[in-house]
Amino acid sequence: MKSDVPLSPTDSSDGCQGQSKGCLLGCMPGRVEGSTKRRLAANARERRRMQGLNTAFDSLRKVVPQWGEDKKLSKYETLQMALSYIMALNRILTEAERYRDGGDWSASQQYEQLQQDCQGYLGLASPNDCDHFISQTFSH
DNA sequence: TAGGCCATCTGGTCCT
DNA sequence: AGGACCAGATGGCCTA
Repeated sequence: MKSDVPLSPTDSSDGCQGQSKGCLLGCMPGRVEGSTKRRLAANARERRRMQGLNTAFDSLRKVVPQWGEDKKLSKYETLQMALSYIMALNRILTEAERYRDGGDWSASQQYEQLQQDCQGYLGLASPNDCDHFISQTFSH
């Protein structure tokens, strides 16, 4: 992972990545100094913006179910999982209200419904995965 | 070593 | 004019 953030105009990664990129510093001394400063400031803002975005992704990862603690979800996987998770929770709420209004709903029925939601929305094959999902859901 | 994922730079566009 | 947002390009790191 590339974590070394260029901090100053003298840094080697100041925008001179490869010859095809515009080399803002040193190529046209003097005349472009103003625009160079603006570009570097824009780069810094963009870095901060992306860091904010990544912080938001980390927050999302914390509330989204994840099987196996070993591998961190990618951004794409995090979004897909969040979508499935929200849909599953929405389904659970809808079903719970329906059963509540229609009479009694035993604990075993609730659990079966949860397992069906798991398999349907999250594409899980194994009941163990469903149990894991359910325990995570109610731990939040 | 190829492919996936990511951070960063950059230029364009839109908005205030 | 300057900031926010976006998408493309690029290169580094990691894993199968």
